[in-house]
Amino acid sequence: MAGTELSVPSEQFTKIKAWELMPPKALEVVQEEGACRGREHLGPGNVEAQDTYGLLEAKMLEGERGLVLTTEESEKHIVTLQTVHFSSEDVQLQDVGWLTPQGREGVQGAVRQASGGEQSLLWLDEGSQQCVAISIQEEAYTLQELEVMQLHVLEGSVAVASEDTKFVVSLAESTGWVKLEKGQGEDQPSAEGGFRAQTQEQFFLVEAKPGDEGSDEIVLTISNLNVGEQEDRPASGQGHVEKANSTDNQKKAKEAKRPFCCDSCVFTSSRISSFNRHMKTHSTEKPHVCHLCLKAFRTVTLLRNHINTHTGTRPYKCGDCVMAFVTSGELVRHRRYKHTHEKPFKCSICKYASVEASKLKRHTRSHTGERPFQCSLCSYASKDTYKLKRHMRTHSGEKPYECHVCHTRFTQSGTMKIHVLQKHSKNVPKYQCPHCATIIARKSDLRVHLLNLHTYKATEMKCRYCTAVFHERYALVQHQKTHKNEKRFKCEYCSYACKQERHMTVHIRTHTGEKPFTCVSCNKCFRQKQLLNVHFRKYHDADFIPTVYQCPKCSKSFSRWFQWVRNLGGARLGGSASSSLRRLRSGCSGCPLPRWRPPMAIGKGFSSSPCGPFHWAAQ
DNA sequence: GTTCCCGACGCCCTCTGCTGGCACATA
DNA sequence: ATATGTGCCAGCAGAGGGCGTCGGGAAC
Repeated sequence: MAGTELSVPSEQFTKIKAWELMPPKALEVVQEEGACRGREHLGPGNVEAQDTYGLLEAKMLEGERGLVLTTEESEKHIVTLQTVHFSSEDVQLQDVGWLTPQGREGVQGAVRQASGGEQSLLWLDEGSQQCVAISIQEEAYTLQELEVMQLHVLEGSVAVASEDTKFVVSLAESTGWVKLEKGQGEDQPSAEGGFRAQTQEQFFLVEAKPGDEGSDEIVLTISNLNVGEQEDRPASGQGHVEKANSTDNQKKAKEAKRPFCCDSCVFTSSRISSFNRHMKTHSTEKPHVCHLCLKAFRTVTLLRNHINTHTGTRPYKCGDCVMAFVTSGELVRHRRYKHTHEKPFKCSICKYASVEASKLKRHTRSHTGERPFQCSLCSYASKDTYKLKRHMRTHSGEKPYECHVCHTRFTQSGTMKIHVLQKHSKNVPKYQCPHCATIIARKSDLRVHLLNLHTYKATEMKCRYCTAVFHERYALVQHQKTHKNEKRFKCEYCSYACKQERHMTVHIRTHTGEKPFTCVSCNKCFRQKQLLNVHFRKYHDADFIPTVYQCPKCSKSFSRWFQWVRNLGGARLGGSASSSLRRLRSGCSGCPLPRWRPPMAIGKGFSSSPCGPFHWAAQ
């Protein structure tokens, strides 16, 4: 491609000022190339650029993209093309370096949001009638290397991001001027499909000049060389018929079919009626007022639908149920959901199918893992808006669902429903474990029960009392219960056996003669601490009151409970005190008492349940 | 220009399942 | 007194169903 040098009307210049900021990545590039940052100065007559600079400075609060410019050998400068986010009255830009000599007013209605993937886009507005778009693949270039991927003059309001269109920036060594040369390439639909090009290829001149002396800046100037053609363009703010003068015949034919373009969005239409109707969507005017509630609407159709909500008019009634709808489309959808179960939208990965395309789209995120809705307060991101909204309650503490019985509040309706069902309802469903007698209130807890107790485990679980091993925890627990009343501690010297190890320890002392408990007052030794305590209280404690068991019939007193039992009848019947007790408890016919009652102890004594086992409470 | 039809978006709902704190029983 | 096991329970997120509303293409 051949370069073309043209003279440029200075008043058409859009000036880009070198920026002091240098991104680390760009800096690395510069350092690798052995370059140093040059000190350039603002040139004369840059008042216009100064305004732009100030605006940029205000806007460039984030982003660090830099463009390395070389005006002389070994001298490099940074033009920062930073992401500039405009306020709502401006057109929003993302990942876009933006410059305009007109300032804020020049942007409105002309600059468009664009997506260039990895590219940075520079949009320049010229009086809201044309735009220049430059996309830059890398963060830093020398001017010799700078390859501008796109440069389009936009007629109307939309543009295409094209990777094929290339312009090469070359540096005129003698003057430091940069010239953009027209490259080959054609427009193509954008990745988002939102932009259509109606472009007119033009030449631009980019000049890089040193700034004023003492300044760190250089000025990059981009000039439109085809300014005369702007005269015929329609004013912005109104839809207009596009000129189909593209060199692309295919695109020309396509555009010729859709000559009505909205100036405020990407909408195009082949019919003026559709276009006019669309333009109402941008208007705040709502001329159609409901006579019942004075609410205003943009269109007659919206008003009619609204009035139907007052009157309850739902002309489309379902033939299979009582539901009725305002529109036929709602009825069709309802019938698919409830009656025909027709699901035209089928997932290509699984068997899922849905009535609506949006549901399939939502479902697909469960395969892709896409989570477009990011929480602003934590790292959580959800796959749809409702889950994010529901999640936000975890930050706000909001509990919108209240139990109508106990007024407990809940974050989710389902949680409250379970609460009401299980706390305030009769005939609560229970879940019987299929492997044991356990009944569990919640299905999810039954699952936990099955997982913990009835799941086969590869590692062996040993019984703590014997050598048996199990692979299921429930079987192990059941087995260990069989050891519960077992006298598994057996004396190695005699036939004595007991349930508890501590009992065996005491018993062994009868064989070894060991008496580890010594009275501090008389040095007498005992095998058991309890015996020592009894001895100490009886012989060395002045406050000790001995336990006395008194017969309720004859008031006779005994120092030991089995003497009291024998007195009650055991002696008459013969046998040991324990067998006497068994007879008493069973209400033996020979016993004077119909049923066992706990003895009346004076001082420390018994505590017992009338029907349960005996407990020795005096310790 | 109006109306019908359809797709898209958004909202709300239910069902489901996992998690961890808690209370209680038991060892 | 302490540790451990287990069911109960609320919190929370995943997935999907259902419907109201809006905007645009096309027919009328």
